[in-house]
Amino acid sequence: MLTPRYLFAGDFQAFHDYFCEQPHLRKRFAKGSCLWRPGQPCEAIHYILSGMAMNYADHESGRRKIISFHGAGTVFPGYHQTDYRIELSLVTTALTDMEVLEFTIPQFRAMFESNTALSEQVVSWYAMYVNRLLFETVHQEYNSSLVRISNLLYLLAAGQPEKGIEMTQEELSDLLGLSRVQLTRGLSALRQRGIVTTARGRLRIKDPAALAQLCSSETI
Amino acid sequence: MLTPRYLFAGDFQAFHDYFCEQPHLRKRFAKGSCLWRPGQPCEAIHYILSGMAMNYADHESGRRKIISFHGAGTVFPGYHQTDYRIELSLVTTALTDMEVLEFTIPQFRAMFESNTALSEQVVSWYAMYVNRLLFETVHQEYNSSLVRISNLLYLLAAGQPEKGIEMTQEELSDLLGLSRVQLTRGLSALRQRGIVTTARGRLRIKDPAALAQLCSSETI
DNA sequence: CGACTCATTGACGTAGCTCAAGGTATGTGG
DNA sequence: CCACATACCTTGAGCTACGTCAATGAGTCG
Repeated sequence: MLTPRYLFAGDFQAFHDYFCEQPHLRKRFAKGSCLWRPGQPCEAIHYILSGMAMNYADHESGRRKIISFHGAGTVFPGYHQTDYRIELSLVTTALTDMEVLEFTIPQFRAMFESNTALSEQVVSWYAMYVNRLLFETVHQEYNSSLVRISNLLYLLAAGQPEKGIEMTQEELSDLLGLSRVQLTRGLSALRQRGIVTTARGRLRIKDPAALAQLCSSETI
Repeated sequence: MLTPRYLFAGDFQAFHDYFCEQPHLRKRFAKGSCLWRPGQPCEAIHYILSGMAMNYADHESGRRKIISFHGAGTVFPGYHQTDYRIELSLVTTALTDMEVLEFTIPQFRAMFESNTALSEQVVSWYAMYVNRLLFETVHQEYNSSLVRISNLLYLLAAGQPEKGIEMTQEELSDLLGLSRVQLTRGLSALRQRGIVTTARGRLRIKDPAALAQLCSSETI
């Protein structure tokens, strides 16, 4: 039974060699640059060879919503043909230097139509993405901030709590749609219970079992 | 430029005859029945011949979130292979009597893999669904309740304001994730400005231009 | 060492929730 | 056709979770 994910990586790894053989443009993006121009419809699809990108939207109120992270071995954005209004608000920036294979939509269509395994994987990717969005829309929105925070930390730790979570509190709050202050308050509560320790840009989960207790059942 | 939609209908109409020729089970669902058992992973995919279904989730707090409506000529749920935890919370019920063609996942896979136009349409459907979810996650969540209500009414009217919107206020509030009381307050404000009139189970938009003024730019 | 960015905590305001009470259409059985 | 029940809708009062603003501390880097 699959749980939502915020980081997409490796799900197109099986097509690595295939992608390399097909017509494409090899590209690099420097840390901090945008994978496509904000305010423009997205014209290209990237297979990520290395590095990490972040996908988010800035609301006119000044608040930022982070949707997902995309690492090596995945495709972003998802293949599709039509332009949606909301895409103009979305931004994808490189968190690190990146190497990618860039495909035009017609190039990707040719692959999609001739490679059945690829078309199946595109659909699986969409199902995964929908799942992450549904989790937030039908579930997280109705949880208290502490439960939301616990759910997120549990999912980010993803069964490896000893590794710690290397994100700033601002990123965590933007993933959750909470204010930074409210996130700090929640983390303080978790710290007092001995569940996590916090440091600059890093968070360690000391008591995964107690964290799981605070999560809602949809998360575990 | 496409805006989000809450009602899916007709997007697989072009495959009507094709679906009829392929192996399937013809089924009827009585008004009020569930298209699949709540709490069970979904095992079948339906092409809707007639009637209307509603897809929603009930949160443990007692609040209900309506995700979408699905009418004649569309496929629901989207074709996919893997089970996600969140699906167990989702319910799809028939709002009216329904006639459908039911496909098993292997049956649908066979069609998906042999019919390129169909696989393209499946991806388009997913892009549309993602768009509706993104609109809410990255945009509506940060709007005030009045803007959210205005956006929803604008999108539901979908360019035909004279037709009116035939939904109860409870359904509208469940689509928005607002309380029924808060929705009523928002509608009162719109009524006072002469933008809408309300009646039992129906809402008419008297001044579409003024409504559009209240909407956020992502909506129009 | 100075200038960042990141993290923490307190004070205060408010949007939207719950609870509660009442009003108004629609449907049903006598 | 009326009496009654059952939605559905409206409005007020009070509460609270979370947002904003502000001040301060604590790592990190050139």
